[in-house]
Amino acid sequence: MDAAQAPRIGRVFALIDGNSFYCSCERAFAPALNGRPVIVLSNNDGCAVARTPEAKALGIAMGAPFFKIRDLCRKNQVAVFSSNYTLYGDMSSRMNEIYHQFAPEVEVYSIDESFLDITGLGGGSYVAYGQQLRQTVRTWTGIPTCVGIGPTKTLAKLANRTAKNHAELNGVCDFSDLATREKYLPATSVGELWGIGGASAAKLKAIGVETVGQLRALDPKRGRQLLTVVGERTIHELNGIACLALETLPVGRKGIAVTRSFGRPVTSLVEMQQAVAAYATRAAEKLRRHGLCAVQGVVFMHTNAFNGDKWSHTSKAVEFLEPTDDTQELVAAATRAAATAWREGYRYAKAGIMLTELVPLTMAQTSLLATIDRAQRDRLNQALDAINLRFGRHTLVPAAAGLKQAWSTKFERKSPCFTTRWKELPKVAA
DNA sequence: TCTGGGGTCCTAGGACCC
DNA sequence: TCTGGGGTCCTAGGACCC
Repeated sequence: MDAAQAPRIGRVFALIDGNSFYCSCERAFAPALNGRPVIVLSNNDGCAVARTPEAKALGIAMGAPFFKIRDLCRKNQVAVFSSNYTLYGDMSSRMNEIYHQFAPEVEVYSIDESFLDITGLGGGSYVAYGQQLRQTVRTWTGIPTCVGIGPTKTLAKLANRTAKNHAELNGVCDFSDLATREKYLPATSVGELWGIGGASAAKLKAIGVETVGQLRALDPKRGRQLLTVVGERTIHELNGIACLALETLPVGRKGIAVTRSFGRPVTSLVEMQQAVAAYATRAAEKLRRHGLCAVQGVVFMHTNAFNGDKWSHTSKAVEFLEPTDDTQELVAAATRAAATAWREGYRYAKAGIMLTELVPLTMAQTSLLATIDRAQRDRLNQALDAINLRFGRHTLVPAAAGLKQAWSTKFERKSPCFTTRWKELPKVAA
């Protein structure tokens, strides 16, 4: 481990996250939904990916396919939304702005979770500080949160989970406090731990380790044998030895993927090429936003794995003579690859492009054989990005992506972009 | 006939996360 | 009829090199 990355000792971390985050974003602009069950669906309105406690109480599982719970939702007046990532992303950045007022260092871990270094803050009571943070977020954004506190990130994460599961904690749990830790931690089941999924929990159970208290007492070397270095680190972190540092700098992306299910089966190559062109367009935007170029990737397509359709999964690699972030070049390569991977006579349900080898723009080597005028392409792409930023993502699109896009992913229950589009600002009557 | 040892790189697959 | 998308990290094993 690098000295620069080595965790500093004696830190206190807080993990704050939004409760049923996507649902809470929807409720923030529809207060009538408070107290009512709400769920948010995945892309293509496929399955439930966020549920309020009222929805969980109805038995709606994480990942439940919507068509299987549609009747249940109707009977119980569940408010059902398509994903509105523009809204959730904007709410997320508002929350992180608040976190920066409460802590000098913030790691944005996911769209709804951030780690804060709160060492020495709060004037002696971390619980009070956590409550103050929650109240501020609630007042300024409308999003309810929970806060977990601990001397390692694993303990902070577990404290956060504990705060969610025990109403008497009122949303804040501090595992830097030994009494609190010993009250809640030992009996917690290992499956609740960050980094312990179903497979690892089964391996632990096989050697008689089912609770966090038991895992904590396991020899770290044994943990490594069983669960690789991840298991070893978890044991150390449970014992208060920090192995994971706060990661406040953006890390270099290793890959960029744009993959989507279709709103209805695609059975013609023309439509498949349109879809892949649209995904390549989006991938090029992502590359430019991160200052990266692609060297190679893969285009894939497959049929529905669930419904008994004839199965086909094909892919075709794409390679570039020199690293590129150019929309036209990516679209051309992707549509060519799609034609190669295409098999006639199948009902395709999904396709995508994955760029697997990336280099920073500044390190991109140019080829002597290249025939493209880079400077001209760069100006064109900059203009494209500027126009789409100002007037909305799909204002200017490559013709290859098609204009009708009858295959496009379903979002039939999407709420407005309340905070990011002038036309969709919420209206208030007084 | 006897046939070493140590290193790197790459890839596929598993597991996990939100 | 209808079942998401986008990531990361780790390990084992093979290819290859000297």
